[in-house]
Amino acid sequence: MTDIIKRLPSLPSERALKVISGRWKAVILYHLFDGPRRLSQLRRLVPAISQKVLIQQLREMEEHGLVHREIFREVPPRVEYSATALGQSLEPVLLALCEWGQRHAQELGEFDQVGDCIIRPRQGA
Amino acid sequence: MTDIIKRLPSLPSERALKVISGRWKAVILYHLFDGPRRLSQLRRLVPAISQKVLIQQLREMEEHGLVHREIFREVPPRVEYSATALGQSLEPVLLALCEWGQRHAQELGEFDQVGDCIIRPRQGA
DNA sequence: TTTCATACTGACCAGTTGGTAACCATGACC
DNA sequence: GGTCATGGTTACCAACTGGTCAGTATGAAA
Repeated sequence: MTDIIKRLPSLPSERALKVISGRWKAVILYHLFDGPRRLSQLRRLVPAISQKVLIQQLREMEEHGLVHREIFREVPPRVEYSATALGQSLEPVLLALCEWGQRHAQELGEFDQVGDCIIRPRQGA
Repeated sequence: MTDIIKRLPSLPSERALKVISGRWKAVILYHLFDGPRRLSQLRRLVPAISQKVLIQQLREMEEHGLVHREIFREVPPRVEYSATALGQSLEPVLLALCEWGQRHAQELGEFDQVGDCIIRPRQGA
């Protein structure tokens, strides 16, 4: 069970969907786009997600080359997660998805039920 | 159980992902982008998918406003599935996903394992 | 020695998804 | 009455996903 990487779909669009899909991946990525984050920070930023699942999602993204994991041997231990260049390159794709999601909500008369696309937390406010 | 529509995620990007994700939705949509298709045609175009799942995916997309289903009361019966305007509006999004999927494959040294993005079947050839 | 923070891991479980295989209804045609 | 094509449905099942909850390891600090 060392290689958890299951062959990704050969159709590029399906491959992309497989890599991006995951209950919390978009949210986590949005936070990582803003800079490296520790596990404990992410837990605070996304309180709804359990620790196990958070790590699960991060590890999958690491496997798929979207996220870099760096361990600092301090005490208490520090682990930083950051978006790789490949991960960063997902930002416009996620934006496209977000905009389409808004259009979709609009055309189904549920526009009030969705948020906006700029959910990247600003450092200051 | 009349309304099968389960509330979609309120985060637009997740909403989009939920609507697009589905083992065969991208493939089916690509075929529908080219024009209306009968169920039997789609079965022939995507032989790997079983009839039950094909209908399942089509119905979900119908619910989500991506696909229109029209019944012609002939004998034998004819049913045509076509992409709605909302469905058509997914084309650039799927293209973005496809291009990113290729980049992803490339950076992971698996470029030979993915196809290209122009999988829309041409009428002629 | 107990406690604390950090970052995990493992057992277990329920819901969703995709899949197979079989069956149903209609009406033409022989 | 069979047979065919079309466009379904149904029962059943296995795998995957996300979820809870409890446990582990390290080393400093009290």
